[in-house]
Amino acid sequence: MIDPDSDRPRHRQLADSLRARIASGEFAPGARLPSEAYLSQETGLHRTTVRKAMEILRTEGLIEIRRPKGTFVREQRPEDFVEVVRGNVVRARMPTPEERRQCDVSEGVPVLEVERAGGRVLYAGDHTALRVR
Amino acid sequence: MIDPDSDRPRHRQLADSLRARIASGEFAPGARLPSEAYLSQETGLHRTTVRKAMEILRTEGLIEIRRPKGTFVREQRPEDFVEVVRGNVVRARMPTPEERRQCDVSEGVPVLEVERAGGRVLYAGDHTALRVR
DNA sequence: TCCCATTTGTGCGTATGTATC
DNA sequence: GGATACATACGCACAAATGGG
Repeated sequence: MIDPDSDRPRHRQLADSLRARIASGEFAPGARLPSEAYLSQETGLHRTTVRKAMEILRTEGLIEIRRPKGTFVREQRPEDFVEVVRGNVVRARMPTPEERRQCDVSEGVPVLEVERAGGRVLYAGDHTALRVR
Repeated sequence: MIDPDSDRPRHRQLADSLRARIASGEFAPGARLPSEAYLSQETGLHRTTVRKAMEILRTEGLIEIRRPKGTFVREQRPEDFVEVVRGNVVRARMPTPEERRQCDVSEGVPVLEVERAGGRVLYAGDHTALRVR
């Protein structure tokens, strides 16, 4: 599965492989991924290399880490719809750590920033959709 | 600056410090941050610890790494405005690696997904704003 | 209460590769 | 070629949180 001689770094190869297995449904939403130690042994890669692969998937919003329970495929939270109206401006960006706490999103999850007449409001990107009224 | 005895991990403390210095303008957009080796020496932290701090700022979209030139404060690309109309649905999420290439955004940058009658379109989150018509 | 196994988090050590100037 | 600076990847040790016996 992992080719040490490839030009592609091993942690990226592993991330690719896990991403594909998540997409295929082999690891369904809510399922636990194999532990770092297991993956390390299975692949022959160092644990730090495995961790880098996990880090990639985390910043892609695919997985969620619950220490020390394990690493899980992110479940879709039910989607909230928020209405935006004429003149509103919408941007997507990564939140600061403080904004992360405010919106209650985990690391690697973007936010929607809506600029209204009254000011700016942030919405968690992982379970919010804006609908243009 | 860095307190080894703090409960807060050292790489997070360093990330906090650098984030504040970027926000204050000490490191302006386009400016180069001190090298990993320099920060390592200055703070007494191991280089891998410094790298973790950099990684945090990178996933927050604050910095951009140009190897081997150095690490730079991200410049705001000029903003494109895209109009969305009644019935459109907008979401923010992290792109897959392939979508990253399509939208030409670096790692850690979210995308805006607009669902229209004709289908879905992605926009780079780092220089696109949606305006409600 | 306590100990232990599991699992992720932090942090330092060390070596080598790669791209740019 | 050398110096610089980030990238990859191995190693090691211990901390912290959770759960089971």
